[in-house]
Amino acid sequence: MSRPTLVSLARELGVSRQTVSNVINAPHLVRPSTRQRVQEAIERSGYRPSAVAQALRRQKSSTIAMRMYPTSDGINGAVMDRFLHRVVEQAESMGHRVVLFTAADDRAEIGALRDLIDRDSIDACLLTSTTAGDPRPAELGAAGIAFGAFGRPWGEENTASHLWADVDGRAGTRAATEHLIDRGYRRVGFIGWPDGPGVGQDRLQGWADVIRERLGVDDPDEWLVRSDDGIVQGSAAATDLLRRGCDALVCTSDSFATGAFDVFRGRPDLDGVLPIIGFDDTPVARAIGLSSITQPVEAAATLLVHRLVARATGDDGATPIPSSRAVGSDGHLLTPLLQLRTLEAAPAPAPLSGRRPGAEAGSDRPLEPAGG
Amino acid sequence: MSRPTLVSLARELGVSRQTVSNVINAPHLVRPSTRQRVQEAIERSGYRPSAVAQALRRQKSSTIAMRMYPTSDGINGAVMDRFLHRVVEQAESMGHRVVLFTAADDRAEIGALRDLIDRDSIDACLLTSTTAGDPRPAELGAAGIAFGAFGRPWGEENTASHLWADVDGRAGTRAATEHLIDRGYRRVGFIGWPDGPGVGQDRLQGWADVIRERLGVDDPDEWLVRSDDGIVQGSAAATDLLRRGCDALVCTSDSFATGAFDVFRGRPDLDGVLPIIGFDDTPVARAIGLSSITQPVEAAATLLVHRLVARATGDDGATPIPSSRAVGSDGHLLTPLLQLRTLEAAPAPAPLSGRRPGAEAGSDRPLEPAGG
DNA sequence: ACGTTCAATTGGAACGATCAAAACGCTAGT
DNA sequence: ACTAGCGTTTTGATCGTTCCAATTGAACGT
Repeated sequence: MSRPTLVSLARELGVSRQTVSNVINAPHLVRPSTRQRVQEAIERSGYRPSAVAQALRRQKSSTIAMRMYPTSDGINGAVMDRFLHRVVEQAESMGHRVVLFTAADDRAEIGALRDLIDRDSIDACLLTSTTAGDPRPAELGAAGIAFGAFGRPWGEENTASHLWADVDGRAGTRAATEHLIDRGYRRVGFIGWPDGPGVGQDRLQGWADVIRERLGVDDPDEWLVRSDDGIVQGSAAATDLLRRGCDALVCTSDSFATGAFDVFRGRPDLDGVLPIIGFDDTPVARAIGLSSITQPVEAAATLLVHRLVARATGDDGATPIPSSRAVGSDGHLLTPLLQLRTLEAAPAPAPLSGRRPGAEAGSDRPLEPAGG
Repeated sequence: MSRPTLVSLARELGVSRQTVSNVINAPHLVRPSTRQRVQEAIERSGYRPSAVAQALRRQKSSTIAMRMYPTSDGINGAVMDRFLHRVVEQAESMGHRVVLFTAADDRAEIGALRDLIDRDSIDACLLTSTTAGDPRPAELGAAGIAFGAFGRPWGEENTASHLWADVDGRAGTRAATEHLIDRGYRRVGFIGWPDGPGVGQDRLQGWADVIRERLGVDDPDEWLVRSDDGIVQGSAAATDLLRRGCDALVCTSDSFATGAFDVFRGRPDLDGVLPIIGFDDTPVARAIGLSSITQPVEAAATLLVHRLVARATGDDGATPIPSSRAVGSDGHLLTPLLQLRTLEAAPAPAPLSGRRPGAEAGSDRPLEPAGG
């Protein structure tokens, strides 16, 4: 009544264990009649090869490891959640498992990974939240540990040789800003994180580019407020930017956008128009009907896991990649999507001269075109 | 250059592999001098026993499996995130790994678990999001799969024999409601989910209990609004309840509370007082300074994992459980915590006759006592 | 008829650990 | 001196699979 094994099956069928093994791993080596007989026995008995024994013999366990960060902020958390979920799905679809581990810092992470490699024979691991000067890629590379990174090698996009995928935040804010300008807004402000390299800078740049190119603004600082992340901070920043004459906002985060959203809603003089676009398409944004820039994290997960596993197994099938731009030797920049909610429902933009271009749009339901 | 093994180490030291093994697993069997010599070699070489080989030999892999749900809503997601994180931590601290898997439904989950047991020799698994009439406990029990559930066996709390832990939502809303009443509020409303057994009913009950006992309200429906979850819905419900004369609110979810928070904030006539208490202490709640009821999910994770692993390894050490109430044969109801934010800063409640008892409190900073 | 070739199948060894039992050297009891 | 007992160490078998080399048997050409 215990679990069938290769040997028990083989004995029962009067063949050798290797024949049973071959039916599974190299069917072409087995005579069709035998193959079928074995095949049936396998199905009837519900035999499944022991992944553990396979791992011992093959010296790899079809497992991918990933570090789990404490859910410091729920917003980043939601994104990582989506990522992780897709990683597990993709890995499963390729016959791999995902194990989690925690680590206090990057050094500890590398140590933990060494351990997982040595003890559990994991095949590869995924890095997330890469930073400028991140020590992990180099160390893992030196240690011969296969890995993929969700997050670009900041500052070394073109020279780094490891597998990575990241979201093109700059393209995201660029699209958002252009969208607003296309609708007639002429004073698009930006709420960003404190100065520093990385994600924040990347996202700000997209906005700054467009502001400069399309609106001819020389000094973007005029419509820029930087602050630590947070809803309350977003409200304050929005108030400030309104005072400076901004008529629309792009935000580095949904937290900011949520705070800004509040401010706009509280001001009847704006006719309920909410030209705000956040970042990350958080559940909160979805809930309150805020437009936001969605990171294609699922695409990133699919890409990374597929490549990692394919590389590990030698399966050289084509990676099912969505639209992405190649960078460096094995980098991929994925284009985010503009998730329009309140905004999309608004009618066509007013003429360029319009003072408050979106004034005709009130709710999140399509209205009859505002007759002139 | 390659990884040291028991044999390679033994050969190098001129002892048998079993001696090395004993130094690790049963040091008392080894002569001190030998033990030390081996010990040093182990440390010097950085030897770590292969978990894979151990798993094969011992027929268990020191691994716990857990299903990952799609992040349908980010709120529940945040809670599950916290839970998962602690599960991983606790498992690690006991030398166990956590593997994730996905499943379309409960049947698929059981199948996936069977597979993990057979192929990966996992020791146990964790169930979450249990429902009334959940088929999983019975099936897993019948299949002889060790498991613990985060979530009570609804309707069978006293008869179910499996290990479970859940949060006493009723106690949470009770505490919240009492807190508000203690501060002088006399018309405490409730925003709940649509009628139905389970979490929603449990949380509502705590409020209803107190309303009846302390305020002598016969028909709680008077101050109760039910709705699908959501921020917008929360606003609508709050508006409704304000109209009905409520002066404080307890909510089934932080989404509701967030929506209600908006309404209160928008009404200057309330003097900026925000007697609202949400549920789950979501990042959003933290961000906007909303009081909320915190589920001790970390405690639940610790308890479940500890018990599971201890049971599996025979380690009968005491489980480090925080305050919990025993239910049935192996159930645990954990008491949630009232996370006071805006409210806690308010001064002592006004006398019972006070119309708007919290009127003296404006911001989240302590104020000088409002002189009568 | 006989070596060659090839398809099909088989048995031995290995992966790296643990369990169980045997063997070893020593001391102590009779 | 012989053995029983004990502490220490070793050997053999096993977990379930895959790799590798060897074996079998039939078909083939010469």
